[in-house]
Amino acid sequence: MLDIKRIRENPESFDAALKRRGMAPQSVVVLALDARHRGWVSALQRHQARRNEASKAIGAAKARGEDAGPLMNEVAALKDSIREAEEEGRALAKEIEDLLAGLPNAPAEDVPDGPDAAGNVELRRWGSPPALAFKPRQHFDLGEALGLMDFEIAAKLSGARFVVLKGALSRLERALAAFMLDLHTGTFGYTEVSPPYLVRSETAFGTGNLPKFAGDLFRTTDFFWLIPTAEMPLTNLVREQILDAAMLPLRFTAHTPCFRSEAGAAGKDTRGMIRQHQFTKVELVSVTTPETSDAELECMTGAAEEVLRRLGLPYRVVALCTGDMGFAARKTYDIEVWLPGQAAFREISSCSNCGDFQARRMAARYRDPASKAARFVHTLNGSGLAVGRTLIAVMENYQQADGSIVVPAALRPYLGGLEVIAAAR
RNA sequence: GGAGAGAUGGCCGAGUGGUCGAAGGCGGCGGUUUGCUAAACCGUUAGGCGGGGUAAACUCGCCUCGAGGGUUCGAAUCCCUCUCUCUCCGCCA
Repeated sequence: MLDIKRIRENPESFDAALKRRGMAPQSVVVLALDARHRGWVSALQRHQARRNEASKAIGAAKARGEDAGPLMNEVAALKDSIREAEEEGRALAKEIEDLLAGLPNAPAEDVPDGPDAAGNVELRRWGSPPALAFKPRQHFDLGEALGLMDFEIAAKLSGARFVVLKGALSRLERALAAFMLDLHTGTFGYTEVSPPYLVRSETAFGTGNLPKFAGDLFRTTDFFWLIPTAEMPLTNLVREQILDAAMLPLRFTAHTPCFRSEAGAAGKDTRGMIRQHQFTKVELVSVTTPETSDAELECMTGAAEEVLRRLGLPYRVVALCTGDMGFAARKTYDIEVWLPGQAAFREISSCSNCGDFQARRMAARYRDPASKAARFVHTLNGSGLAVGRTLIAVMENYQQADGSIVVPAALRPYLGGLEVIAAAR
């Protein structure tokens, strides 16, 4: 949610930010509504001040046993004006709120401009694709050949975009998650959290998924939302609070299932595990002061990268351009892992600084020791990493000519020392 | 599923029609005392919106005691609806 005060003070930069997102200017509309709203509010306050004053006088007069009749009539007459100003003011406030709730965060200044993913800027690469003396296969071919990845039975159970893993692949998935959690909690100062997977609308609003992106989410019959990412519960851990500045930064990590309806992704990545209705992810969330959030984003991205380094998976880091960034983000780095089977880099993590955009929606603040004022915190989130996609990356990068998969050294302790995943017999 | 209780400031917790944005405590902040720390004592301390003022200090008005509506000249306090939380019983991983 953007700050109406800042829009009022600087409508040009508000419109400029929208333009960078490829959207039409809105300041004229917003400010017109705002002016009408403030007109009603000030009228309301005038009437209320008079009512309060007169009511006190009535109390005083009655206490002295005097006649308060004329004053009482005057206050009674004010009621209609008060009611009208309240109704008009509230209607306009809601209109403004609804409008602002649907507008995306303003991009940070150093975010490259661009219409879509083509405008993203590669920042760095790590590692090099494995030298394979054979034509690399895609993960679904490998998995099915191993007899450990079954899309057909998954379709019978649940339909398209689901998978059943078995045996060593299932264990590999669990190992990856445990490895990631251990790294983030042990090395990077994150606190492991086991959050709810069903949340209320207010929670989904807080992170910016509602009201605009309800179509991407699954919902239960009694109106819980299934989390599309642990960002949702983890970020909302600080909602409606005034935090002690000394507690910051707060760093949370969680391994959770994620549920996405992928409503707008018909026809994309229809084969395999790349795009599923359900997958698991180890999420990173930081809550910081405004002064430290930029540095925190670098730190968080570094933590996600470290997972890939330790697994020996080649990747690149990309700065998303204005046209490719998510709704709540002011700056985002995507980490893309190399998939030999596709001969392409594919997104495996997305790390974003949301500034105070989510904090405003959640009413999450901290007490600034210098000014003693309650200020909105900054929130960041990143995948550290998407477990399903990491599993794919391990399979494709560590595949051998016979279709078996070498287990990266870092994971072997989590797999009881297993070195190679071979066909189940 | 059945029965009951409750929602007040950063936290705990008083407050059943007027001077209550709200006692008291905790916590925080400032100070006194102290060789230092602790303790004690004194003072201070809600958020939001809008106006004045130099973006500061300061100051004025309005709103907010879960949300919405009602009664009343006047509501934290009375009435209605909703939401949420908790306790007990039942069932259950």
